Amino acid sequence: MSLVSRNIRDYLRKVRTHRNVSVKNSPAPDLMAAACPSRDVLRRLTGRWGMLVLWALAEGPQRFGSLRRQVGGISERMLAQTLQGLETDGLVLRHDFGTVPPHVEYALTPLGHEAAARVDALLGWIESSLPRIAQGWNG
Amino acid sequence: MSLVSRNIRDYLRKVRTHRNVSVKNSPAPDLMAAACPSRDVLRRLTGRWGMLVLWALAEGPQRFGSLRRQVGGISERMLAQTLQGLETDGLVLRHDFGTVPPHVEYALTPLGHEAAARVDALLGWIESSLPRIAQGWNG
DNA sequence: CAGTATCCGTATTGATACTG
DNA sequence: CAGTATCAATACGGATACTG
Repeated sequence: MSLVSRNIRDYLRKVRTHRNVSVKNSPAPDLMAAACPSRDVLRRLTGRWGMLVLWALAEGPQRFGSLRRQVGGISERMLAQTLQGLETDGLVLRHDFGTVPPHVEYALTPLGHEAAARVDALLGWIESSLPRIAQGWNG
Repeated sequence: MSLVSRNIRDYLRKVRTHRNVSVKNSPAPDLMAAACPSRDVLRRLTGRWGMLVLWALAEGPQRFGSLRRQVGGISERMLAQTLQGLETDGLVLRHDFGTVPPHVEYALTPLGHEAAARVDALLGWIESSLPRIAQGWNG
């Protein structure tokens, strides 16, 4: 048993006593409601590829192929689908130069940059915290 | 030895030896690599229910039933499964009081609180930005 | 109360082939 | 280059029944 687990009782008591009473006071966020339209946005954003694509675009506009190479493991099909979803929510702008051969660039909208900032914070945390997270996987 | 464990080992070695080569001035994030174990963490966190459960727990420890009522639309099956996933990554602690009838409480670990802070930022943004996002849905 | 076991339909995804 | 179309495999998730 890990050190954390041994102290679980103490830990739970500490957290409980520090719990503010706002649980009952403040109404449950809309996202907690099963029918909230935010759920759709959440799913398009947090699908298997959404946040990774947004993360990649945070560095600057990119073409389809470049994006596909940067996001490891994504198929053409899923990249196209993911980009369309992000476009639906106004996070990504698609610009077709109309040339032959095709040249299409994807860029974050101002709204997309706002989202990307939050995504950056989360993905960056996961990455930098992986050693600590992985510690629990073996013991 | 599990496949995951082997991946972790490889991953940690790569990190130690600074194997990754950056394309631009900022290095390509490891999460962009298809084989990065962070991808597993990301998927457990950004599954359909992960972030919502984390969000709910951010307010304080809760029992299984309470959690289920707060997160609208989640089934017992998926709540149990989601909580186990979050436990795997050391974000959530499960404490079974061992009583009859059963009394089990779930709480965020310190690591979970760090994650929840990022999740809060993202979900909160989605919620508050929904009006602007929805504007693009019609015109 | 807090789950687990099983069944089964659906959604998501990958592979492959094809197009302008 | 930047996609789309189609099919097949699988992962996901809900409903129901059951347990200590």
